[in-house]
Amino acid sequence: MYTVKEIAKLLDMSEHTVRYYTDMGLVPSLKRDKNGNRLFDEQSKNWLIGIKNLRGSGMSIQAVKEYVNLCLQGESTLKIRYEIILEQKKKLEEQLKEMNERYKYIEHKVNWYLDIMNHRIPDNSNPGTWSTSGSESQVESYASLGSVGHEAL
Amino acid sequence: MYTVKEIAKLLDMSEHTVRYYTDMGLVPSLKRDKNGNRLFDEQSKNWLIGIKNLRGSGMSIQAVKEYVNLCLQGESTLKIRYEIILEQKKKLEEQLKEMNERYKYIEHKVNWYLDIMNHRIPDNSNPGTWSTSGSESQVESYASLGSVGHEAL
DNA sequence: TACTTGACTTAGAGTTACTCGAATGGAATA
DNA sequence: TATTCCATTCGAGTAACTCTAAGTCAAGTA
Repeated sequence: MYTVKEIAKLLDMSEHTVRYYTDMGLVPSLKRDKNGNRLFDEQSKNWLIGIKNLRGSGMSIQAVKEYVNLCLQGESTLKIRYEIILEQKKKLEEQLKEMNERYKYIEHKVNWYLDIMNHRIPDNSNPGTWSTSGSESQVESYASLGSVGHEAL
Repeated sequence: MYTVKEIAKLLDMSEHTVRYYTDMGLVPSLKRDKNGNRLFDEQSKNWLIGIKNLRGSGMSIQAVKEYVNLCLQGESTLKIRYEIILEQKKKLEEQLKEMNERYKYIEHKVNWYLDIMNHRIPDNSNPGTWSTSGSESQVESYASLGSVGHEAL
């Protein structure tokens, strides 16, 4: 049995959020002690883990709640729940793809700064080199080196 | 030169968001036509791409704004900007790690549903098998198959 | 020429998911 | 008993959209 504080620390989320989720009815197995304090057993912990993962993959609170309710309705909802999870998997794959794009962008930036600070490539690093969507180094070289002035930006 | 609608489509963001970002002053190079309509040139497009990537890696609007302002101040701010970007890279790496965890969780779920629906493993799939933090299949087998009843959840 | 359509504008309200703070109250310790 | 420590609820605040209303402007059509 965990208190709010303990479960929050264990699952690395804020106590506020834990209370919020329980208040939203996302943890059907939640228990209380005689003073009304929330108590999480293994089941409640597992619900919270699931909620955290579904939220983190982009599901809204409302959607999570609906999923939880489907779970409580038993095996008649298996197929629809499977489809929900499958859909979520697809979204997650999409997000991972975007994340990787972002990572490449940031990596590119880091290298750009390193080059500049080492006095290599002091300005025009051939505009249009960044991926398919145009180079931000074009902007950067302009913005950061101020060769033209702020008005023209 | 792109209109709001065009740039929004091109960068896959809502027109609302594009306007919101420009209103927040995140695109210093923004132009307007004689009627006050926003016009995005390559520079503005590149700013937007940068903003999108920084936001997507967890930077707040305010933080992005501060970064943009640092850019406009020229090369005297190179070092601090480099540190900001480096910090953002670290955050992204953290996010990617979490994403992968989530993906494993969802994959596990998908397989769990497939197993159940194929009438393999109809109920107790050995509680405690999910990663280090306990098995949600424990909850699921309980919740979805309703062998005990909803009250006990 | 008048009318309609459509894309754009601003201002402001609404939404989601937290996030915080104040007021309250039981339980353990000095 | 007083203080401290948790935990509680409730309501307000915040960030980042998201949407709606009301209005402007230019182009196309009857």
